[in-house]
Amino acid sequence: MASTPFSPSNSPRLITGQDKILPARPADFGQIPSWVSLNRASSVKSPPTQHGQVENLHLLSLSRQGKFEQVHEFIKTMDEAGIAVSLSTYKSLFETCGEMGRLSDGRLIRDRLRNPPGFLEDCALQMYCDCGSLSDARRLFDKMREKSSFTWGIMISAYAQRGVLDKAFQLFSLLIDAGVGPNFSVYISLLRSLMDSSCLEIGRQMHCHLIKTGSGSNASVGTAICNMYVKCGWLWGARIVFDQMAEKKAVAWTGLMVGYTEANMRNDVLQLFEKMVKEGVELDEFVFSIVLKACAWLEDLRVGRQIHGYIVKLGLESEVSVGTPLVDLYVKCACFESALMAFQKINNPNDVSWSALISGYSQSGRVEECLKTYKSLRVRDGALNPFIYTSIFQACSTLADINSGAQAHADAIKRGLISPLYGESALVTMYSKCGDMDYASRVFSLISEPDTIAWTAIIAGYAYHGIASEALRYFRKMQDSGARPNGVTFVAVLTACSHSSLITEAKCYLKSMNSEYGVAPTIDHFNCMIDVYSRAGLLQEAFELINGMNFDPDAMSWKCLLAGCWNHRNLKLGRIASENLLQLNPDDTAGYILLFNLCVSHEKWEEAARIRKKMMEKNLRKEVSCSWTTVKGQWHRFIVGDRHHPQTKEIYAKLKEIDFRDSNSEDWSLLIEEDASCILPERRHQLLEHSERLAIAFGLLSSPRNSPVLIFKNLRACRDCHDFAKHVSSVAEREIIIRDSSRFHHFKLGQCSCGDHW
DNA sequence: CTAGGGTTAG
Repeated sequence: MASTPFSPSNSPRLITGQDKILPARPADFGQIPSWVSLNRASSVKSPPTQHGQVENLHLLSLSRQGKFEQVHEFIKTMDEAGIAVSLSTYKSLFETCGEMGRLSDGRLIRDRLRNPPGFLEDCALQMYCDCGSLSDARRLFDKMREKSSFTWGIMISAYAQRGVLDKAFQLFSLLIDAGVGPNFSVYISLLRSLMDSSCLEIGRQMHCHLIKTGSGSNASVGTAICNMYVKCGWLWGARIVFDQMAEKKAVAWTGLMVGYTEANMRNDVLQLFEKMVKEGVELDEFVFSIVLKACAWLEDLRVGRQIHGYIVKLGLESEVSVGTPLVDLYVKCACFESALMAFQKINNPNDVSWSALISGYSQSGRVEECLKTYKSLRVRDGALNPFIYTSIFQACSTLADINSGAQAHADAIKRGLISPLYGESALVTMYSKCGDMDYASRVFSLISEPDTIAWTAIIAGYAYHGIASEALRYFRKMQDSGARPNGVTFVAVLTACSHSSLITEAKCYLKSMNSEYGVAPTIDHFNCMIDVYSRAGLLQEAFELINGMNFDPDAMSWKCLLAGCWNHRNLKLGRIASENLLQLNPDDTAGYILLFNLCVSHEKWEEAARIRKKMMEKNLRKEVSCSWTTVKGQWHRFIVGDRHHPQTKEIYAKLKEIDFRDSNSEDWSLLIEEDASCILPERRHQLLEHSERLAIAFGLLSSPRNSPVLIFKNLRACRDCHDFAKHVSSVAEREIIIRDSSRFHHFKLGQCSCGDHW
């Protein structure tokens, strides 16, 4: 960006017609050369400007620029010249001190005043409160002889806003005793300070008092009472107050809808909205934010689109508070094009709007777009917030892009934009999925009070890496901490067991879920258990569990069994699993390919050919197997037999040098893409050029000897390549980490962390 | 000094 003519380091200069002032930049007091008025003030000989307006104005200008030393100095100059600081200037100075939190400057200015009028004393009081010094405020308050209802209101609100309820209500009763009729704003700020269920009793007393004094019938006070009950979790009371309100504006409806949202009653929100429309209440942009939020949660696209139509009619599309939740609605309903269009209609998108868009990109798998948007926002100095960073960490998890991830992490630290728990858990997951459990656990250890989700993230991380001992250690620590595991935690725990073949432990955890932890097992947990048995080769047990459980098996149940059947070469059960899987999900390529492989391995050529033909007829193709790695932030992607890489020669030379002979190759999945006549063992030579091998060879060539080679793969690693990696880790004495579609494998000295149970 | 409400994340 071009430097502006008034960058702070420049000495003051005159504005000439040649200076370009960027139109997009708002007026900035810092750009007004203050010496213009300063020189004038000091050069004026006699008499000064009529009422000292220029001087008073200059004083304000200095204060708005935060130049308080000059403010004090200039006041002195004015004193010497006999020019008075006007009352309205004092008022503005107090306001500015309050906004900027300049407590000591505010004190200095306040101390100049002798017998200020009441309203100005109120301003000083407000200034002390805004600067956060309730002690200064209270001292002044106690000293004040004439206290108006505003005076009381300022002091009481200050206590109430800061949650100092005892002092707030103490003053409130003094106020009543003093016989000063309190104004509504006092009531409202007191009601607003009652934020949770522990305040319900005092809230009821307030309500009672307001009924007695008759103030409860005021629309704003009524709304505040209603919202107080919502915050205290007494929805029923809120509804009664609401129903009895004579005048119900959109605000009141919105407040109650918030209550229904928090009580997970989204359908009631929509019903309330319908009623509102029928009663002809004038709608505003805020009603739509909460209503659209309900639609998004319900993923109700039909109603959502209707409401969108209404919004267009009312011309509210361009409002941030409407456009932003509209973006989220379409994201949640998987209509990304509509989301983007809604975003483009927003007039002045704020950070919330941007975070809705960025999280939309991330949730819909458009991760590259997600990072691009964040980066452009950053260079344009756009408003970033913790939500945006949380989505970015999530996107980097999906991409397994540790470079962008770590950069964003550093950036978020610098800006103080890591959201407690949300951002922190996302970081744990990000580092886990990028293969770095060391960082993941370090981030986790910095979380001051991990909740269920944070604990689950670290447990799942270790589970995913096949480090069951650590996963289970964290699970025990979680219980010591008092956080309660939920269903997702148990998926992580059981996954840890399945990747380390801890059969007895898994059985135990599954059994104790309900009895010890009060978490009802779902089909997901049973699928984990089926996976435990299947990976361990206990295929009969897995099959019996499928038939014996209280759930109807889903596609995942059969897929776990089928994968186990392939790994342990069980054709009989494999056929059953495949058949059931394809019945539930006829387009699942795994259902064909794994059975195909099984048939070939059992030399059932005709059956294999039939499966292949069926797949062709359905136009189903095996996803192209692909592996990648990063070197110095640069991606290197390989497919089978790839010769596009500039270092192809060296890569193939390295493969030859490694000289690994597949003793008993059994992966024929590639054949599925070939002509039927090609189901021939000779095709096995392609194994030598599987994508992960190319990536490993390249990784060995281009990374320092002491660092592990980290490879990512879109599909599960085949057994031959798994053996290959073990071999390399031993002959090259390098640690190799492969993340396939189901987990991490850490290869060291010829062994894999998965213990060959993958 | 004239009040009350909303939208984004693991």
